[in-house]
Amino acid sequence: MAPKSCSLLGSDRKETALHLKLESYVPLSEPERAYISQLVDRAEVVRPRIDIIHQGEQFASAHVLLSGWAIRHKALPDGRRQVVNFVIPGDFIGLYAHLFEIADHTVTTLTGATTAAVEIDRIVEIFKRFPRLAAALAWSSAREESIIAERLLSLGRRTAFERMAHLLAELLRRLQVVQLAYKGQFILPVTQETLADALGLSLVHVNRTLRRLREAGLIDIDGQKLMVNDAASLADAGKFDEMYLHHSGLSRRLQKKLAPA
Amino acid sequence: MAPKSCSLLGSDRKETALHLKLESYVPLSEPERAYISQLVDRAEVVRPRIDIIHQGEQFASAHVLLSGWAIRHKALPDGRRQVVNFVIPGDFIGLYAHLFEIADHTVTTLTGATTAAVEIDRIVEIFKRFPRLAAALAWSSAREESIIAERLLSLGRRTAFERMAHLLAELLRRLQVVQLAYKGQFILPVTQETLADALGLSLVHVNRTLRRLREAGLIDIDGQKLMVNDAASLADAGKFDEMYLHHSGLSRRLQKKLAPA
DNA sequence: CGAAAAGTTGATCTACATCAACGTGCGTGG
DNA sequence: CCACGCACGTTGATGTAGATCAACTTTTCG
Repeated sequence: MAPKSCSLLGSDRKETALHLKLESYVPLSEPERAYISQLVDRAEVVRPRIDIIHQGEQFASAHVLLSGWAIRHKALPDGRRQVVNFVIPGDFIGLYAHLFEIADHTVTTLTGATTAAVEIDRIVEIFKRFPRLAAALAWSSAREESIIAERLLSLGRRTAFERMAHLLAELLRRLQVVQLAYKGQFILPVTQETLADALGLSLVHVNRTLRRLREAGLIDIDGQKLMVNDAASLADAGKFDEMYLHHSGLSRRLQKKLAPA
Repeated sequence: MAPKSCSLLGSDRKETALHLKLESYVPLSEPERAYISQLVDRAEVVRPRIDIIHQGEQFASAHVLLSGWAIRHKALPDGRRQVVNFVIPGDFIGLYAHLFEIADHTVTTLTGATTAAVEIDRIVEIFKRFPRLAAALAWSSAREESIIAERLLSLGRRTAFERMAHLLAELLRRLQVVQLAYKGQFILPVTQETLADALGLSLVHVNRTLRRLREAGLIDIDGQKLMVNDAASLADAGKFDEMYLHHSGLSRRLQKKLAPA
């Protein structure tokens, strides 16, 4: 991988989280990289605790999260809440939901963030002009579903301890791909209440479970900084098998069909 | 089932579950209907308890379920199991997973079933030639995700009673769309153990929860026949709001772009 | 017709929820 | 600059939804 200048938009290789993430699936050609760069060109700044998409309402357009964290969550009429997934840089917001008249979930920023709107015409264009990129987009959606399905397994069949370990192992792995984790260390800008809503637990029990993980020597916490002492042990404790994240690359079936242009 | 011959494109309307399901989203033109009919032409018979896709293995091709029931499930190494979703006629199997080298879940038939293989070239062809059908396919995948996300809310935040009521209300609604429920009555070819694995409960508690639903007069059970006495009350008990099933049709954004050919 | 699968029910246990109280850091407004 | 409020974290005491264990009945099916 010799970084060259990228004609279309001048200057040198842009390594946004989206590039990094998609490249964990397919290697991108220069034109593909350039198209992604351009897609992501106009960033909007979003403050913390802002709803980007709101459950039950129509919404304007899909986004890519360029920096910061958000959560995708659903609420019951009486206020009980479930965090469906964490949205980290490189992830899409409401790409799918574009197909629906109204959103069935809310996406809220946890931190200050930057996003780029992705109009539907861009998506259509990608499917027409960049089949391999289209596959990467579809992969991204499919992976989102895989993550949710795995979370379902957590809530249904893992203990609180396992759930927490699994979630942290997953986040570590996802953050590594977009270079937001170093040596098992990352910033987790998530309150224990939000963790509770993600894991289907009570706030109090989340606190105790985190303590148990600390006491077991699996993690250390310093404010929002989380240190995973031994990724393998943590994965073990959470029965985490990263297979479902599908970082292993495009299936062979498709490789033939999508040989680089 | 009394389907008649389908001259490749001519003759009379075939009403397979897939047609019915996709039409709950977009009305289909004749060429679109015909293409779907042809897609689904060569049916394979599958016996009960057969794995169509197996977790951790490669698999040959995607399928549409034409008749019968299946489950999509994941297992932990120690055997704990989570049913991610029920697969009913008109649903796709492994459409997405095509993008991955290996499957992260298993799909197993519950009953005798018929399926039709869908080669990837067909999908590509649809995206090229039938944009509205392509949108319907994408919708179908997006809806699958919505269903799983809603199930996540169930496991995380609904009580056992609510979960069961919600699941039954959902199944009723989905079966109605493909005309497999009449007046709140449908066949539920699912053991209590499988229900337990779908709802994250124990077998015993599922049994008791079903009893409570019966005692509350919400349902009646006779073998595999399930009768919902009052869909509204059941929905209420399960905090079921069918919005997430997105039967309400294509979003306006897309309607403009995909005006019938 | 016999055996296995599926369903039912009671007794007991426990993982996690709920309730309650207190500590701690920090942003803001007086 | 302090203090007050508030969001967030921590910990103990107690309650409970649902798990587990065990036994039995009914249905299904080879």
